[in-house]
This record gives sequence, C-alpha cells and structure tokens, in this order.
Amino acid sequence: MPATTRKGKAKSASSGDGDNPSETEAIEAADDRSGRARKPSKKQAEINEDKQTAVKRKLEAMQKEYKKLKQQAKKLKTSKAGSKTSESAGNASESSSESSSFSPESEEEDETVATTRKHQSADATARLAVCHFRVIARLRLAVHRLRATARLPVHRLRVNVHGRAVSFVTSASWSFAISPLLAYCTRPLTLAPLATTLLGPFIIIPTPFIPTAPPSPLALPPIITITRPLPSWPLIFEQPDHLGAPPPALPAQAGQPPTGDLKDPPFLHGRTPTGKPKAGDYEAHVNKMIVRACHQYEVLIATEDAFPDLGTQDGWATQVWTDTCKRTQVFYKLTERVEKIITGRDSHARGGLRDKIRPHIAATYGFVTDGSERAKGANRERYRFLLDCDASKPEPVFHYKDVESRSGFAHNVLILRALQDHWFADGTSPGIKYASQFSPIREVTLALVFTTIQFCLDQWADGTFNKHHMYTEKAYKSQYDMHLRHIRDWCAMDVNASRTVRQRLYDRARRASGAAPVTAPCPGLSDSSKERLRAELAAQAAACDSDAEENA
DNA sequence: CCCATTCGACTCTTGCCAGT
DNA sequence: ACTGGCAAGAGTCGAATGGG
Repeated sequence: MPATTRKGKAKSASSGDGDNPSETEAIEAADDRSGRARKPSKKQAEINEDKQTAVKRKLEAMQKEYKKLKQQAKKLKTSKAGSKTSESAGNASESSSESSSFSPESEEEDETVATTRKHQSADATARLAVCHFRVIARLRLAVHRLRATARLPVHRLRVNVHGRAVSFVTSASWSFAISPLLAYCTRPLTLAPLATTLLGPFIIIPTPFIPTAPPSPLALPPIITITRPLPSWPLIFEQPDHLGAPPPALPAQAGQPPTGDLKDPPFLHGRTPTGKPKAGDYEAHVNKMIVRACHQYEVLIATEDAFPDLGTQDGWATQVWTDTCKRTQVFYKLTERVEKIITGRDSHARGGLRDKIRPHIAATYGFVTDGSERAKGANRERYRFLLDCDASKPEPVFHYKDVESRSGFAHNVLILRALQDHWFADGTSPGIKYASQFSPIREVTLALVFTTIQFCLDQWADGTFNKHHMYTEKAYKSQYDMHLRHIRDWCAMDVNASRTVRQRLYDRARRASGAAPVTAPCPGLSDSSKERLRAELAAQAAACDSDAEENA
C-alpha cells in the first residue's frame, strides 16, 4: 500500500510494522503528547470536574422538582377520583393491581397509569385500558432490555400490533411517545402478536408521532403511523424468489413473516467480521438479499428523495429490508451492520448518474477542451450563461431544450439521455423493473438529473475541466432543493399537462430501452354489448325453464 | 475566560480493481 | 461491460491545548 496521508490511518499503518523501534517510540511519545489518548492538564481536569459536578447538581435539582410536581399531580388526581362512580373506581383498582405485577420503576409507572386512566371515561374504554396497560408493561420491559443491551438512552422501536407494524420513539418520558399509539387503539391490544425490534439509535424528529389520519372512535383505526414520509410502496416486484439455498434452520421461518423476535442474519462461516461492513460478510443467500435491498434503496434515492436525511434513510432501509425478506420468504432482523451497508449506497446512486452524464457535457453545451486562454474564457462565459449566474435570482437554463430562447422546460437532449443511460439501459434496468416508481418520471428524478448536470457544469466553472470538484451532499443538497422547487412550480402550473409530459418522457425512455410497452388493461364488454347479451342470457334461461317443464 | 489552533477519529465520495 | 468491494483522499467534528 502506498504511504497514506490519511491522518487516522497513518498511525496504525506505521505502528503496524514494529521493526523500527525508534519510529515506534516516537509514535508512542506522540500518543502521549497529543490526541484522544493524551491526558488533560491539571487545570483542564479541574475545569472538567467542575463542569461535571455542576451538571450533576443541576440534574439532581431537576429530579427533585419533578418528584414534587408528580406528587402534586397525584394528590389532584386522587381528589378527582373520589367524585367518580364506584364502577370506574373498580376498574381503576383493577388496573392498579395489574401495575403492581409489572412495575420495576415506579416513576415511569405513574406516567403509565396516568396515560391508562385517560382511557377510563367509559365502560368499554376502561376494559381497553387494562389491556393497554399489559401491552405497555410488556413494551416497557422490552425497551428496558434493549436499552440495557445497546446502552443507548433513546431508541426508535417498531412494534407489531395486531399484525401491523407501528413505529414510535421511546424517550426519557416514553409514555408520551406511546400515548398517541394508545389513543388510536379502540380495541383491546393482545399480547400474543406483540413483538419489539430495535431499529437503531434515536434520530431527532421534529414532529413526534403525528397520526396520519384523524382517529375514529367507532371504526377499527388505522394504527400504522410512521414518523417519516415513506415512499409510495409497494414497489412492483416479480414473483417471490429464493436467493440461494437458505440454511437448514430457516425453512421453519419461511412462508409467514414470523411474529416473534427475528434472528440476526448469519455471518459467513459463523465468524463475526471486522472492519467496514459489506455484503460479503454474510452467508451467500443473505449477501444476495443485501444486494437486492441496496438496489431498491438506490431506486428510492432516484425517485423519492435524492438527498434523504438520516431518519428517512433509516426508514427506507427498514422498508427495503422488510420487502426483500417478504419477497425471498426468509426473515432476518435488520441489524445495524446491514443497515449501514444499505444506506451507504446513496452516494454511489448519485455518482453513477454523474458518471453517465459527465461524458456528454462538453459536446452538449459546447465547452472547448483545447486548454487555450481563449477557450477558457469562452467556457467560463458559457458556464455563467447556463447557470444564469449574473441574475440576482439565478434560474439555470441548462435543462431547456433550447437554452438560448429558454423553451422546452426539462427537455434538453441530455435529460433524456441521462434517463436512458442510467435507468433505462435495457429491459432489466431499474426504470423497467420498478416501473411504478418511474412512470411518469417523477419530479424528484428530474431534480436529481438537473442537480447532477449542474455538478458536471460546475466542474467547468473556471473554464477548464476540474476533476477535483466533488459531488458532495453538503454542496449540492441546496441546489437539489432549488431544482425540485422549480420543477414543482412548473408542474403546478398545469398538473395534467405536466404529468402527460413526464409520462411521455417515461414512454420514450422505456421505448429506447427495448422493453415491451406497458399493455393497457384488457377492456371489458361495451355497455351496448352488455345490454344485448343480458337480454340474450335471459331469453336462454327462459327457454331452459320451458324445456324443463315440458320434460316433466 | 475566550478564541484560534492542532490533532485524531470519523464520514463521505471517488476511483480503481477483481470477479462475473 | 457491469457490479460490488476496497482503500485513498478530502472534509468534518469534537476535544485538548495554549496564548492573549
């Protein structure tokens, strides 16, 4: 390996040879002097200690305050409960007897009881509350165990309730997170189908657990609530298939999604790998599942959000993994390692498009590559024109069919070429395989193409091709948002017309791929034919009846 | 005490290479 | 030719340090 300048690696690489004592000593000495291993100075240690004690004291004070407030709330509640009917009091006592059997932490228990009591205003809801309480207790136990294992303070959990997945956040005041879930459950929750899965560390979500539909008190409620917008699932897939031979233990799992805790995907030769996670760390069939999940994930990058935030990435990884498991009928837990492999594909997805577009930039936009000063100047001018750099509110023109007259929005020859090369190369390409995600071409897909073209143009910003300019998320997310905004504005002008235009774009790209055209659903009989045949059928039936009578 | 600097760990993106 | 994996290199972040 060539000598690396990477700071983190330099140390381990050098210390690894070990045949040069002076070098090793120097490194050790350097370790003592600097870096995370170095000890803080006396003064700094004192400062740190002071800070820690201050925080501790603050925390203690807050806890005391919290206890006080809770006691006050309890008093208030008991005084109110006295005025209620004996029946509801009975129910309350039933639930409190339940609480005693499940209660490892009394503070959280009070919150839970409070949450539960909210549901006791009527007979039916009182019974419901008891059931909820059992579920809460079970959930809390699960959360407690997960926290103990992972040693993380907060988690996002997926709960399988009545066979439906519900995602929610557990925080310090975790009953706050679960109460909306309970508010949506108007029938008793049973313990049997309940399973909790650790999805990963908590990610800050601005609007915690907002139900997507208003609650209906009578009908069975939709309790699926996801904290992030999800893609328009399901993606279209072919018949479920089996990827390699599953291990002998798995056939028992196959067929139905198991309701209990899922197993971790098995590592290759049963050995826990080290280093960067990769699909090859796992057994062959898991390897293929991961690769397929990665492909689906890349489709989401192209069609749902080209620069998803962490929460979205997390949700997508869960979705594609679940989908892959369902499709292969082999069910494994989505471990953090697998999730990392899947979500690590986003820059690859964008980079692939960039690599398809880049070779066409100079020819399409007329950049001169001879390296002369005159060419540089012309290129710079061209670049500024295409990006509309001189305007106070730049509106890039590179995507117009005719950039000079600014006509033909999103119809530049490069747009269709990018679509064809990247997603519609042949009949097995993503654009054909996941047609529902691409037909019509989505605003997001167009925005990604626009952004990628802009990146390729930016490489010509100083007049010559700059290969060191990078397509980073940080630099181009804002550009992507701008393009998406412009495209949405364009679509909003005439929803139907723009949809037709985008549909035509898809049809052209599909046709170019050589894939069979989408067949329209077989038309049924026309109304007039139906009327004629109905009369004919009635006549035939009447004839049958008269025949039967004659025979009798 | 504040702020600039330094440094190591870590993340992200890219280019290359091996396998298919 | 394409795909997946690896490693290099650039960038970022947070903690420690030291000078004013």
